[in-house]
Amino acid sequence: MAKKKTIEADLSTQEKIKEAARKVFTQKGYAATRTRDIAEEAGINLALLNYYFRSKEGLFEIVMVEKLQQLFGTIVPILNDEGTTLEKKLELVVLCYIDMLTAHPDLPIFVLSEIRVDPERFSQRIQAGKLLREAYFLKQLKERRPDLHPLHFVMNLVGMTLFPFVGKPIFQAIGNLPAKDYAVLMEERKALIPKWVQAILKTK
Amino acid sequence: MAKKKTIEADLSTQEKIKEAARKVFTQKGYAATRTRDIAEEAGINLALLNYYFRSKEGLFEIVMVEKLQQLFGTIVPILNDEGTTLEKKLELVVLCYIDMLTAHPDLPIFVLSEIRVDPERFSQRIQAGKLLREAYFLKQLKERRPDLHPLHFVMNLVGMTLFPFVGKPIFQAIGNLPAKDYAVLMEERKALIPKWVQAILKTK
DNA sequence: GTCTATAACCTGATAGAC
DNA sequence: GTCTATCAGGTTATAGAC
Repeated sequence: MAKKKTIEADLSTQEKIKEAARKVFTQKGYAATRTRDIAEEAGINLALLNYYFRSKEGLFEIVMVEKLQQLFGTIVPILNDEGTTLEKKLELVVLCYIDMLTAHPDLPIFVLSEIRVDPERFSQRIQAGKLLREAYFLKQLKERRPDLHPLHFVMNLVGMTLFPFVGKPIFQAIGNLPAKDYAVLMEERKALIPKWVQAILKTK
Repeated sequence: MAKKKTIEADLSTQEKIKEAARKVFTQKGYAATRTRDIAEEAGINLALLNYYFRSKEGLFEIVMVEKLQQLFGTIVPILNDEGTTLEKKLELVVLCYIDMLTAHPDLPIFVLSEIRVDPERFSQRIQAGKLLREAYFLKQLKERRPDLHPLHFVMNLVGMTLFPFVGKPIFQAIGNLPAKDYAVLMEERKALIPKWVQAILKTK
């Protein structure tokens, strides 16, 4: 417990570097990150970073692919499951996201802000679009509420679930809450959001 | 109409630079922005930037203060108004935000990601926290639903309103929508979100 | 006020010893 | 595989002419 700040020592050097890169890139973003920061965080020399990974850009790509998978990969199978009800999907997605975001709070803002800085770079890689566009979930929404675009409900669900993490510093300041209490609110939302989304689905 | 890309020529040089800085900083973030980009966007020489504003950091501070004001300044008076009902406040906030965000879509992600990169830098300046913490709006929420932390409803309201702009590239990919159609959805949400939040307030 | 030229510094990447 | 030392290129900021 002496060093929580630096990377575990019992990993391969390559893995230490990748782990450090995950941490620094997601916290500061690509542009604000210096390869020296990553090397220091990994407890190794700067030259080693370029020995294992060709370049800063290359290392970033690897991390980014992981993060995109982390952010979208988990929910696609849930939303595409033809054997579950709409209600069940809501429960599962919220549960799954809140657990994941509690462990990795700045994952969404990292991904979203990198996309914003350089949209071209990821235009192809958001095939998550394709996967989700035909999701069974959307069919179920369309069936339940043919009068409104299903994207409205996706926005509501994702907004209510992700945004408290994206805006955490702001909300914490408004509520004047210590981190512990904030975590309690997130726990509460696991059960609340599905109910709220269902209430929204029923509004005329 | 010949040049929409560059800054209007009939502004003072100082204002041209500031306008260019607003545009480039908000789109690329502090770290990814080069002062050369701003100078070019402003149609002036790099040295002039340092003549009018001491440094990149200094220019950024000025822009950031403006943006914080733009993001929070508008809603604080609405939420603090003791003469309006909760329902009216919901309507006004949503209307106000969606109009503002339609004009400045990447305002929230800019502010949030800069805060994430360097939280210390803004810890003092988010006194918006103080202003909002005692907002009359929160009292009204607490009165309506004493069983739940008022922050839950703030998160829902803000999440449903802001997140569609923050996640625009993703949602657009999912829905395979051209920008025009996306704007239509945002228009629709002006009337929908207040109803939805009220439905949420009524869930037992 | 505005420009050109350049100083001073920082960052990514490599060469070469061990 | 890992390190130290250093290069090459780019970025901020300034000096000085006009």
